[in-house]
Amino acid sequence: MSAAAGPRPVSIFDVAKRAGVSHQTVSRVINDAPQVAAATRAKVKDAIAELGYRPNRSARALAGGALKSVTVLTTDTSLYGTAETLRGIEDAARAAGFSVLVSVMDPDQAYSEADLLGRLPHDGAAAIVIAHDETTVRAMRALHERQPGATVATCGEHQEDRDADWLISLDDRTVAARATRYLLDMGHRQVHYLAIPGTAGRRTGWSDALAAAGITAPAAVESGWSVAAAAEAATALVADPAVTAILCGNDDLAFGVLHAAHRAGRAVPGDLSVIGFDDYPLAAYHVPPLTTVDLDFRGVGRGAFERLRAMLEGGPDPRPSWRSPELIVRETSGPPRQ
Amino acid sequence: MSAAAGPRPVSIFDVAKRAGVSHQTVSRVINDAPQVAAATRAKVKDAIAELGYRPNRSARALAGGALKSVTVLTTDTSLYGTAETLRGIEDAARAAGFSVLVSVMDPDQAYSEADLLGRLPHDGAAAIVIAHDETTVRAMRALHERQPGATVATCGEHQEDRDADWLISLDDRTVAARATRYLLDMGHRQVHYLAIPGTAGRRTGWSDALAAAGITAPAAVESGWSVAAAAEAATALVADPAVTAILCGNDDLAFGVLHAAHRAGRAVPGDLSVIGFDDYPLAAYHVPPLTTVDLDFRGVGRGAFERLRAMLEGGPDPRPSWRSPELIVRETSGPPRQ
DNA sequence: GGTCACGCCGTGAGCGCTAACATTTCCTCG
DNA sequence: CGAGGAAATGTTAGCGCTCACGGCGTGACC
Repeated sequence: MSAAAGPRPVSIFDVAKRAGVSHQTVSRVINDAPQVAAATRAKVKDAIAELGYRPNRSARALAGGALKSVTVLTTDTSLYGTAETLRGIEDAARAAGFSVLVSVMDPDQAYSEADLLGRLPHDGAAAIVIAHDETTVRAMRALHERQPGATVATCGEHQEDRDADWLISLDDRTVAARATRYLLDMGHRQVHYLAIPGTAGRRTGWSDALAAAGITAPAAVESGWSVAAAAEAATALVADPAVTAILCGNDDLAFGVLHAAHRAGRAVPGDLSVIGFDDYPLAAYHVPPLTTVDLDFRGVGRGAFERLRAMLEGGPDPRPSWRSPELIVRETSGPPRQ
Repeated sequence: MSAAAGPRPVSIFDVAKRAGVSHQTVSRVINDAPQVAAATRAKVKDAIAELGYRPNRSARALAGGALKSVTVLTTDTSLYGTAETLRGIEDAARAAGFSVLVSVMDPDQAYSEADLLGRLPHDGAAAIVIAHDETTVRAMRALHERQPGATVATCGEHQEDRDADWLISLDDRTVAARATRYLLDMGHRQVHYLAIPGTAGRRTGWSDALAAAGITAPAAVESGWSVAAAAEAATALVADPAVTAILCGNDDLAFGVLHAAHRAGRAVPGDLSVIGFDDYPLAAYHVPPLTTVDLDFRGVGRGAFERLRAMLEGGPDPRPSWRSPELIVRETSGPPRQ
């Protein structure tokens, strides 16, 4: 929407008149169509430059041209994982000439299908859902059901969809099991889990590993997303001298636990081993540096976009190009003291 | 773009036929126009629901309806300040029924005006620039020059634009001076500054305060945006026993300094006081908790959107509704030891 | 009973662009 | 040198919607 005044923006016809050609020729030039004589092309380009013409995306979309836009649906763009995934999508989208629409949903609201679809610019529009919680997982499902071809979701947490070709996800389950196993191998008798809301993969990996070692998993401790919530949720756990190892749903929670442990006077990693998830940039520089899991969110965002694009344009399915999750052992984990 | 197959999406005409009215009446219903009989309205709404009709935004935009979209231009959506500002814009935009387009720019690239404008969906489109570095500041200027009415920029760093009505910004200069003054009042003889690239306000506030106290400011130490870069950039500073207080361009840098100080065996705040900027959620839970400055990015994002909307719709200029920057003293700052 | 007003609804045009087809131009070759 | 054909350009229609009108019916009022 143009503000207040300003003359009508220049259209393809203005350019055509200026260059002395038909509007269709101008269209061909701006779309790099082959069949245009070099001299004509130059004339048109000059006219475009002189007039400061810029194509109108709405008109283009309407006329049936390749729309080239993706809508990203998610709940919280300021969470590290989400922000990085978004970044990956944006990078890839920009490189491919797509524009990115971001639509943020309220994690506490139940959306109807209409609400969801209303967020897309038109029926059948391409979308990517960054799904970390119930709301987004539901959205991902609904969207996929409604428009099977044009939807891709990232980091979905539900096992049953894991292998679906429209879902891109990091295998946090296996690496959670690995992290748990690592703690067990260090000599810990039990590993506790501080859970972020709604992430099944990590939780399952943790209990799998415990089960494989013949250990009955304790109840996971539920936390909110924030550092504050984690510090709060972990106070009891941290105060219990029998607890020697805590796996956390992400690095924020790990920082919260570290904080709580410090308050409770428990030494890390002497009294307590703490492992996070996500490898925030800060993790390596925390005092002490945090043992965590590297998760290539940006790569997965790129991957999601590439997959979407392949679906859209019918190209071959691109090969996954992101790093596998990996445990990074730093200084908040070690053998139990005794 | 619709994927592969699928029948033509349902249009306003399909709904009209189904409801036995004209397309224009349908248009009136979906736009909540007043002059429609209740019975007709109900019929149309039923038809819409049965057919699963959803208006096409491109067509709407093209036909001259209120477009209701904002493009946000910025460099790095995963930086805390940027992410929060974006979040604020999104919240406000969603509430007003606007959709949000995000366009990420490369901080190391010089963009031509054409490049910049090409990121907007059409000529004269509304845009907000989140400007933290040179690239975005330049973009903000260029955009404002080209379409004075429809551009608002957030957190611009250049003094001369500070009072422009199209620029929303937090007064980090004054609070930087306050933080510096606070350190001086604690007894520090000198305050050093570790700078993020391109932020004039904080740097100026710092040197102002020093000058006001009759102290010659040392050269600011330049750092990159990352914790790693900060830790690296601060090594010499931290190793110098004469340095007792460091003000940092943001919390990431402060964490880097803290890390470097720890490595160098200097106690905080005993040997060294460190102050950050931004008040990351983590700052309060760091060990020790970080003294920093609360900056209401989310509020400023909201404010930027409201201002833009007022410009667009000609409403009254909304009153600023964000918190003023405030120094939050925690445990990384105190009097020098001796 | 005619006029006017008003509430409700329909018709036509056109936003800026692209797809499909029609037409012209120009070169090639027998 | 004229036919044939490809290359280059023009013409027309229409995407889905909104805007500006115009038309029709009902009721009020003189």
